[in-house]
Amino acid sequence: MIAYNLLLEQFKSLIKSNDLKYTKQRELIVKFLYENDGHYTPEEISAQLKQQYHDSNIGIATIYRTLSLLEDSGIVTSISFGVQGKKYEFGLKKHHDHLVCTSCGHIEEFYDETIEHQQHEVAQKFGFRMTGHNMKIIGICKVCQTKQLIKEGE
Amino acid sequence: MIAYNLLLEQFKSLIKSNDLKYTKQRELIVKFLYENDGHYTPEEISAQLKQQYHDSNIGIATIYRTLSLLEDSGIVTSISFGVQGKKYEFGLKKHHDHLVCTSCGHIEEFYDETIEHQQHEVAQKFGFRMTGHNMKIIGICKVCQTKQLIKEGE
DNA sequence: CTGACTGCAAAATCTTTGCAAAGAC
DNA sequence: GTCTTTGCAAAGATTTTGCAGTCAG
Repeated sequence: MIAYNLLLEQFKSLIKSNDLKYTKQRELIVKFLYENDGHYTPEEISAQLKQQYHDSNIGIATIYRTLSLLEDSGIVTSISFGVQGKKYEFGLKKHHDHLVCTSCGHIEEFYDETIEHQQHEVAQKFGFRMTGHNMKIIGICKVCQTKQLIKEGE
Repeated sequence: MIAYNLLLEQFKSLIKSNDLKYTKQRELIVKFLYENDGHYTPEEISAQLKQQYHDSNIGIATIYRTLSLLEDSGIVTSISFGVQGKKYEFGLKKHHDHLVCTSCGHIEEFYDETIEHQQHEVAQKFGFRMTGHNMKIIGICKVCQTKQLIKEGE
């Protein structure tokens, strides 16, 4: 995983090369996603930041604007949940896909070389210039399966 | 592909077994998706139905309620586009995944045995009870690639 | 200084809900 | 007749936008 000071460098040079400004808000959002491994909604990020830095007051619009900026540059990535919005995670780690538990919302990450390879094959077959993909395996996680068994046993 | 009269049977028995009612609106929505191969937003379905049957006046809420009903029963399936909503398609056909063109919005369907198999492997590896998956390959379709080349040549 | 960024609130988008009237069985 | 469904409009939820003030470079 990239070190935080290197990440900051990368972020700053991204900022400079696009005539953007380096602000406290933007840094805090990057930092939060860097330090907190996981998947968060904009609301969650906003709430966490409010809690951690209750002197600074980051508007929700800024969160959205910044996430969008960061996503364009690849620093964060998102998974979509339809009407239930998007969740964001730190993007500068090894590419992976997601297993999503419909019972508890838990998200597990995985990487499968065979699937990755096969996706390229498919894109090629259809003449698509593939720019990305997203894949979610939906199901019930181990923990929730166990819980259900316990409930049934009661 | 299932024949329309068989589909209607299946739909009616679904309706009965859940103490629901068989209505004109519901039939028209099922019929539309059956007859029109493709992927539609609720708005698009609403607009098309208004055009085809301008005597009947199906409210948008009914479209949403019906699609949701139909999705639960597997008669239709959806692909999500984040904030930009969902698109629905007739669901009683061979399972497949999607290639989505970000330039023109065109959706291509594909089925890849290797990927399907590998998804089960992954779920198993993580102890997930897999209930479904969704996968989109994002890219630029053949047609749009050609268009871009032409533009550049101008 | 200048132009980008921010917070706020208002707007926009997509979807759901409440309710009285209409319709299925 | 009873209970579900419908259409309408209003409400919700999430995200975006407009704007005046603030801040980075």
